[in-house]
Amino acid sequence: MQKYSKQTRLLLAVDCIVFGFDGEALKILLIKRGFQPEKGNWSLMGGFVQPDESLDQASNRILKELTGLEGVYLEQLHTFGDPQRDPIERTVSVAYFALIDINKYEKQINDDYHAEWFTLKRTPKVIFDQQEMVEMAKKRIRYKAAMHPILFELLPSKFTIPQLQNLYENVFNTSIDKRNFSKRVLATGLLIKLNEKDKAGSKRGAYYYQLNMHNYYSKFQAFMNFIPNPDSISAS
Amino acid sequence: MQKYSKQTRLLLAVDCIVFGFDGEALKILLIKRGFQPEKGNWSLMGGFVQPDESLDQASNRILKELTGLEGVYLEQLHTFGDPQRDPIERTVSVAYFALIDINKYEKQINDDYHAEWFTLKRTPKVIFDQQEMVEMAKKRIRYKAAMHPILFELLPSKFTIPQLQNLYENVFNTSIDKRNFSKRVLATGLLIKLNEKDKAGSKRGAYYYQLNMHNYYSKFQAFMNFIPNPDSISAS
DNA sequence: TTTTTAAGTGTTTTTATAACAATTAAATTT
DNA sequence: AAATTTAATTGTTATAAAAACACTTAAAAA
Repeated sequence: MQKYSKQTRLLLAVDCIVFGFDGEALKILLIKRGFQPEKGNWSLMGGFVQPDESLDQASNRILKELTGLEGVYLEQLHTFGDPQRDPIERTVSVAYFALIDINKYEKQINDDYHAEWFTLKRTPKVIFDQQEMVEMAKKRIRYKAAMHPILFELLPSKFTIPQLQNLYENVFNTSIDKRNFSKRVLATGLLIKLNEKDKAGSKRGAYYYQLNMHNYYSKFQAFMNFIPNPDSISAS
Repeated sequence: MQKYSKQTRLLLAVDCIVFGFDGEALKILLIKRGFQPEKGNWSLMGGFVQPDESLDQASNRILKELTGLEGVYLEQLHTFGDPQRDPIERTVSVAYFALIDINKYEKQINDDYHAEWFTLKRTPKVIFDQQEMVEMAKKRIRYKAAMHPILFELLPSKFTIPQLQNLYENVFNTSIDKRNFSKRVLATGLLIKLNEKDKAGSKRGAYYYQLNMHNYYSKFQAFMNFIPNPDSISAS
């Protein structure tokens, strides 16, 4: 037996929702689609899965081709398979989401590709069923961040506690008491204090911290769950 | 433009991990595969996605065709796309997991199809990468059940609190104080006490409860998280 | 009538979370 | 040089949730 005869084959694509945080708001990265249909319209990073690559390989390749990003946090989100989702031909799409340090990659992205960051509240229309993918990714990132330390992926390797708090407040659309926040985040043992200050945010300056990578991996599974009144934490 | 020319098409399948609970242990349902390759070996419920159906439709259809089950809890788990996962031809598989009331469907399954229940600790070898799917499904069910009331799907519509506790203790491989358990589970407002007892488990008998479906949906997103020392709660 | 078995229930202790305000470092202004 | 401004840093108290703990009760069986 060589093939499963009588079965219909179809196209398989990968779409990536790329999240970044600029200190002000959570953003996603969109590109202008380069081919028909919907050529020139805003789209997630996407492309077809090639015969010799796995889904993870495909998503990493596409992310690199379209943004120059490599080695970033990338996680499979959900697979979208409505028969009518692509008007040209049936295409099932495996959606991934990525979390990146927006500062590290911004220049590279803008120079080499026609990509742009949009705040989640002011996202333009995206093609096909991609709005649904974005909504699901937003839910997933909140859901996961409530228990796992994934949001550090959005910050530079050196960051301050006020920056971290600001990120959490943004993602969960809430405000957190800073005394309680720093107590809890320091209690995880995940942060190493550096003898260096970030002077950009204030006159006094705030100490930089970096992740204790050993504790990071060992504590990844159960980090903390300390969001008082989340806008919504819901399952994907 | 009619088609995406130059792209390779591939086969898309769906595999379902079906969980059941018999009061003793958590079990999964396997069938003897009916076609080559691996014909006659134990397999998850699987089949190819047809041209006119969505992934959810495909998984529901396959579950019904192979087990007679309909209208059960079914959730997309993860998509597996290693190029070599099927030796005959590249086939990407979207895995789903289902939670069913084992008593309700047992007879039907055994009579009509060659399906069999296996405890998670004594599962036979399954084909391809299905062991990986099962492992991921086990993790996911624990992860989700720690915060959402999905385990009720594994019980009959009338159940006792000792039965419920037994289920939680099984899924999380831990033991829970029965006073604390009943306090917390009753405090959710999800249970309605019936004027009827289950006499099977003890001389005294235990009161039956049923789900308050109104509260069930409204409380689904944040149920409780009360597993003292879970064997492991980890993200998929 | 006694025994056996599991169901059902309350209180105390401990821990975690939430609420709350004063002090400090460092630049800027006067 | 002193005063002002701004955000960072830090600790205690109050409240709520979780954990620990043991006796009573219903009903069948002996």
